[in-house]
Amino acid sequence: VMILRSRFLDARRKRRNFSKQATEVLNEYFYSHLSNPYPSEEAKEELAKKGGITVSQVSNWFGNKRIRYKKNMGKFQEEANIYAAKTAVDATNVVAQGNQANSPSTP
Amino acid sequence: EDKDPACPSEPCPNASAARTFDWMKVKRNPPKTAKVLEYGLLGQSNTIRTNFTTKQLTELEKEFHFNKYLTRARRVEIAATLELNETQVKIWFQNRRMKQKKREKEGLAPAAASRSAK
DNA sequence: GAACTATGATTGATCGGCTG
DNA sequence: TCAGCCGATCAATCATAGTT
Repeated sequence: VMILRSRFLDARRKRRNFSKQATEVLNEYFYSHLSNPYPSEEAKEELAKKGGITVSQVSNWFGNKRIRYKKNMGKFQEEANIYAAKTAVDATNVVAQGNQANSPSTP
Repeated sequence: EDKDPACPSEPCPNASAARTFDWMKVKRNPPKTAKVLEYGLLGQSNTIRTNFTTKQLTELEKEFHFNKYLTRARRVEIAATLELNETQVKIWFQNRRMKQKKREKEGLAPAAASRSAK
C-alpha cells in the first residue's frame, strides 16, 4: 500500500512550453470570452491552426486555464487586463441572437 | 484609458474586469468511490481519486485489447478479480475507448508541422 | 545548483444528452 | 423507465521547464 507511485513508464511526458504566438492566441480567446471560455470544436481547430498546436493541446490549455483561473482569480487580474484591452467583443451574456452582419468595434 | 472604477470591497456584480461568471462557480460532486470500508473511520469521505495499481491497469489493458466493450458478465468477473467496483471497470473502459479514439485521431494528421526552422 | 513556481499532459470520475 | 455510451469537462496530480 505504500507508494507504488509507479507513474514511471511515462517517458512520453516530455513537455515543451508553447510558443509565444500560441499562448497569445489562446489567451486572447480566453479573455475575450471570459463569460464563457468554452470554444466549440470549430473554434478549437481555428485556435490550433493559429497557434501551431493540436486541437487536443488547445483543449488541455483551456481545461487547465479555466481551473487555474477560478482557483485563483486574483493572480490573473493583471493578465486579464492586458488581454481585455486587446479584444473586447464579449458582453455580459454570451451572444448569439441572430445578428451576424456587422461587428461593432472591430477593425 | 480608464476602465472601470474597480470595486474596492464587496461582490460588486458589475465590474468589467474581474467578474465572477457561472462557469467559475461550477463544483463537481465528490467521487462516490468513497468507501467507508470495514473500519468506521468515516468522517471525511475519501473523496480521493482511486489510484489503480499497475497490476489492475495491466489486466484492464489486456482485456481491452480483447474486447473494446464489456458484457455485464465479463465486467462482474473483472471487477471481482481486480477488486474494483463494476462502475470503476465500466468507467475505465469508457475512458479507455475515448483515449483510443483520441490517439487514432492525432496519430493520423501530423501533416505539415514546421514552425520556424531553428 | 537547490528551492519554488508556471505549465502541459494524464486520468479517475462527473455532467448532460442521446439511445436502445 | 433506465442503464450504458459518448463527448466534454473537472480536478487532482505528475513531471518538466522556467524563475528566483
